[in-house]
Amino acid sequence: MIDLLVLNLGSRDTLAAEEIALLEQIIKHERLVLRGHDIVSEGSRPHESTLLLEGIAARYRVLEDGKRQITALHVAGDFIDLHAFMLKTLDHSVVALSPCKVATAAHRDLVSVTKTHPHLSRMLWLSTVIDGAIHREWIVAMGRRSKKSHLAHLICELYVRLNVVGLVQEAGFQLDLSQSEVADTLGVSLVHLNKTLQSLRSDGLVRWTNRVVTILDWDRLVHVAEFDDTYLNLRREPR
Amino acid sequence: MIDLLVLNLGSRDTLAAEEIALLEQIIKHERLVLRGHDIVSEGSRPHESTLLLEGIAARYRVLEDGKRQITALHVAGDFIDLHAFMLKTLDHSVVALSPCKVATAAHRDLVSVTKTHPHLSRMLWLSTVIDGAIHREWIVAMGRRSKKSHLAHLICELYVRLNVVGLVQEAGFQLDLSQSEVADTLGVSLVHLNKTLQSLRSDGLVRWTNRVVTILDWDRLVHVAEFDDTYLNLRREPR
DNA sequence: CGTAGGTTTGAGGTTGGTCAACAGGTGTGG
DNA sequence: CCACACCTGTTGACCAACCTCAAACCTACG
Repeated sequence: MIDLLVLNLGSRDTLAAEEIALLEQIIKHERLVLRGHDIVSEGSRPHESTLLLEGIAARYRVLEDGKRQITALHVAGDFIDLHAFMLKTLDHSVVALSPCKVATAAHRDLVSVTKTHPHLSRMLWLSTVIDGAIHREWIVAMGRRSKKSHLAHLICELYVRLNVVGLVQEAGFQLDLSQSEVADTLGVSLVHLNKTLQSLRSDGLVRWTNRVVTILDWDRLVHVAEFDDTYLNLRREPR
Repeated sequence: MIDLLVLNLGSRDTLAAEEIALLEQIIKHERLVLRGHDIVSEGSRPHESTLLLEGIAARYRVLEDGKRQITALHVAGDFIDLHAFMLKTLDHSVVALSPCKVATAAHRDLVSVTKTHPHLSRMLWLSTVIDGAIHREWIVAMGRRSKKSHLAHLICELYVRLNVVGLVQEAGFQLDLSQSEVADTLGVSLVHLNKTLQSLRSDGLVRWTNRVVTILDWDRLVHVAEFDDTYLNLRREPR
């Protein structure tokens, strides 16, 4: 069940068999969430953290005027609200963008992990800290990149993150986001997102149809995006 | 020396005397960094994490075309690169925006904290996770707020954060940022930032001269910013 | 066959960027 | 003491990026 989480953490440091067994043990209550439904809700005070087993989900906030901003995308193998283990109150909702299979780890159990398994705790800590690194990269993209470069950057990031958990075939991957959802991710209007995407397409960089993204020219895409995957911390080293 | 860190963490949960003593013990090598100098540098692999004792600092990235984006502001009492304890390689530089007094905690010592003091580790974990919450709030602001609202939001946030560590007098605080640095924080041009600031001033919301910010009408400022301090997690509760 | 969700396109307006100039304050060297 | 450079803040003119509104089109599905 937790194979993708193991791939995820395991690509940053080696996990001991015992640590994997422990994770296996505390992650329970598998359930399905339909597309469009919230997996967790802003303002709630959950007593467990949710792991995404399958599908893609978005953390978002809706402002008073109805505008929505997506602050994070989570793919299979990501803990989507592990930080709530420390924060107690959720500051954003997370919605399923595709049908999602999820499971949870009780905060009580996570506390005992911190007491008995320091290395595993650090790995969990690491995963929240990588989320932070991704946030910073998004801030840079939102503030100082052109929309075209920003979109290219997002595609590069998703390609790499999905590749870690084995969800890339050849140069393509399934991406269950409507253009409107991508627009809410980049913080632009739907109309402008569409035109930006057309521009990437007409440059021959990507194909993006029927929710399948194919990268046609990785090198040029990386160049347009000024993409550097350092922030994803994909080196296996002692943490 | 670590009084402000104690105020910072202590406003989220009660710290035991022993935990404070331990922090006191592992945080060493106080030094001064001049305004404009990097405290830590992108790409480096430090063996210690840096605590900001006095002053204000900015995490930033410079893109190929020379544009700079500030991804985080750190005030006295903040650990500025505690996440590097897990990430190993720094993904951004941090520059002193005022003369800064800093000290460091060796990663070796932090590892042993995770082995012997689970609650204190969770508090440190918490502090990295609050950084993440702030990042998310900034993403929302960059993506979906007007620049005026974004600037108002930044002022509200800094007011609250500085208040935690006792650096607010009446409704005012010292803020050693040039307008150009604020512009790099919001991701706008200097010219536009200046006009946005004028607009807040002429609305009678803030006074901002000589690097001193005074809030003239907190309620209206909060309203313009749609500010809600939940994400700063200022409730003292068991974590 | 009608409806709903998603994509695409165009027109026109607003926000925010760039360039350029000037003002005020500060520190330095002559 | 003055002249000068330099840094920061301020303002105006002009232009590009991006938004909103609106409509058309496409596909899937009951």
